[in-house]
Amino acid sequence: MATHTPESRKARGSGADIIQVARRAGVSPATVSRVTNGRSTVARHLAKRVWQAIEELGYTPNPQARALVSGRSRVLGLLISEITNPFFPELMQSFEDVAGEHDFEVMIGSTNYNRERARIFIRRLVQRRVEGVAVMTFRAESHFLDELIAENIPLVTIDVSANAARSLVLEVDYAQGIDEAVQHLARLGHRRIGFASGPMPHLTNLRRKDAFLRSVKQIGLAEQDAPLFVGDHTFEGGTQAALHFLGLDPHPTAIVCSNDMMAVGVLRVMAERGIRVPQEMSVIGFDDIHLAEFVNPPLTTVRMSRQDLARAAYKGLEQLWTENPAGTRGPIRVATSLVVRQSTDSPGA
Amino acid sequence: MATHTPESRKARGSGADIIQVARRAGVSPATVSRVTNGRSTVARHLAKRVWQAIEELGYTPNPQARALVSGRSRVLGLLISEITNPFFPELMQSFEDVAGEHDFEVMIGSTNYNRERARIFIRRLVQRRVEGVAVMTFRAESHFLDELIAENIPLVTIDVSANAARSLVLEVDYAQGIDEAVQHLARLGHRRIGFASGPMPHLTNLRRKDAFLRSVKQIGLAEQDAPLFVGDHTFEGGTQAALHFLGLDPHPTAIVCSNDMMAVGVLRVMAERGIRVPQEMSVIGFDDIHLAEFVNPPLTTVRMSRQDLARAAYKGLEQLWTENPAGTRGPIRVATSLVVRQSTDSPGA
DNA sequence: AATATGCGGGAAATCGATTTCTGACTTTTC
DNA sequence: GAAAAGTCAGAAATCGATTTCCCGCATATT
Repeated sequence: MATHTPESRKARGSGADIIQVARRAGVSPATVSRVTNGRSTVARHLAKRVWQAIEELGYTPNPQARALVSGRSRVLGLLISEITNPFFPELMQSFEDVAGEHDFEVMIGSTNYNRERARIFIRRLVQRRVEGVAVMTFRAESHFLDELIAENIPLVTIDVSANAARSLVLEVDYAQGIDEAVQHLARLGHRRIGFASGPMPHLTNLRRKDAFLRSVKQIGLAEQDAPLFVGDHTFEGGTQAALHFLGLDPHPTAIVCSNDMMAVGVLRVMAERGIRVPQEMSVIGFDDIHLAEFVNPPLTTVRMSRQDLARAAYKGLEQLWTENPAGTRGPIRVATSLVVRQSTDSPGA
Repeated sequence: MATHTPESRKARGSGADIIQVARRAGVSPATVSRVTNGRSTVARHLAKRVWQAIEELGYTPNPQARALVSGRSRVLGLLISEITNPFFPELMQSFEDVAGEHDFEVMIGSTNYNRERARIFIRRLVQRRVEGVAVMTFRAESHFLDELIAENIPLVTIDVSANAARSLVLEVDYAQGIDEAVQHLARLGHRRIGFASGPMPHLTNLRRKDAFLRSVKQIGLAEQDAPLFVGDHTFEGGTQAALHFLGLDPHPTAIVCSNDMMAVGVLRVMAERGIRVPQEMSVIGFDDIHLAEFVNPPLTTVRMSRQDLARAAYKGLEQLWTENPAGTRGPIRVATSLVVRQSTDSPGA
């Protein structure tokens, strides 16, 4: 319950307003506005005087006033699952960069898989009048979004549709990267490959798993040579998966994981058991988080570019704004691709 | 250069304004404002009618209008060094949580040690009229901040003073945690302890190093038994430090690092050389990033609580707002403490 | 040459709140 | 019981932009 002193209002620095600029340039405020927004044309010599006055006074338009009259806050929302998964901070930064290029600010909220946190954050988004929200949570809990939908706020999601008029789904091409991963393993000579999946209600995990199954079939593996384990996308989930696969007889010579954190868990178990990676066991992750480079050995993984994802999300919002009715509302695709590091090699190398 | 359709303005959902609320409650807008802000007293039965109208219409005050007239944007800035260091996302979330409790939004920018990025971000902060900025960069480049200082925006920094009227320094008590770390090692029997420092122009690293030197002196180590290496706070810096210390004869039996990323680099070198941690080499980090739990072995490290730091930063801004002239402008301290995991043991255990 | 058209720029309305001013009414005070 | 003081709520000013409306002047049209 902080309260400011009333003086704080006028204590601000240079803060020139549009009227002062207009006076200095010898024009009306309307003309200054026309110049800064470049909508309507203004005579050369007047525009020049206006720019000069702006320069001299260090004027920047008050965004609150601007937002008030235009009805556009120039603020976007970004919803992520958990800040401790390094994938998200990187995505966050990319999204802020794209948004910033277009003069938007971003409100960021991480749900931490906590319903109440999400609710509170979404309430804040609505109150701040955001112009659009990128829901980057890989989770199907669209009832989270009901309040946003009710307010008719444009919504971009991953994999799973928000089922609302002003919304749009980004389609991540998991198959592409996972195909590369499986073929990479096949080329190295692996004939028994485990897949450590994330939790199944997530549509994204279903997609990743299906892509894996299709790939192994394509290289001619029998079903029992491509065992699955369903974990929970965390480090611990990875350790459980590793223990499960090691318990099989014969056990797989390679493990593909549904995300990097699980892969790191797998690496840990191997290290504890004295099983050398990649000589005795190959491991592949998914996401290419920063950490993937720093574990031992550096992780071969499927990269989903955060820049691409962030740009795609922004582009999606743009499409929703222009509301292109007949428009090119084609799906927006995000590519994935394999990054080979040192956690994969031929079995028994 | 996105442009919206003009329709987007009225396309918004329920959006009731204060006049509609006033009408419905049969009072004037001024009274509604008085009720929502609770400044002045309003007769019981009127207030009740107002709240009911607010409820029924789903009214939330337009923050832009509110900001415009009050001169307060209710937005704060948070400047961090690099988003890929997991310490910062966690700090970020904590700061957003504290800010959110007080109805502030947070604009986040990471410099990535890039002057131009920082400049652009700070420009955005000024343009958005933030009411205060937390500079959590551990870096002494205060000329970054000149624009903020010129605008007289309240500033909270870590370790290094911004040298401005409306600013305040958080003092992290490095000595406390590092003392614990060194004494922990001494108790385990280590008599030769290396310190891998971060780059020296950073005041924070100077502080950490000094704390280390004081601690080892206190447990009675000679100078040559507490060798230093100056790296750069990254994974690679850690690998360099490790190689340096291993090259000494005799080499230290324990390495204390100025941050966790360096410690992870040290662990990597040990793993590659087949030197077992903690049996043959003890390693201690600093920060307690999320990752510290997941490396092999889990890292003993000095924890600086992000919650504490975030709360301290917010509290600092609060102090600057109230501008307590004679006030309790005492330093705001942030504690550190040792978290013992599995990367430390007796030498030769 | 007379009228129609276009265009640039100023005056004023507007966005949605907060806050100051003011007047009606109630409560205290001597 | 009359004057002074205190409450409470409405009317109106205000914040700082954008945008609509309109007028005057220059150019195009017949």
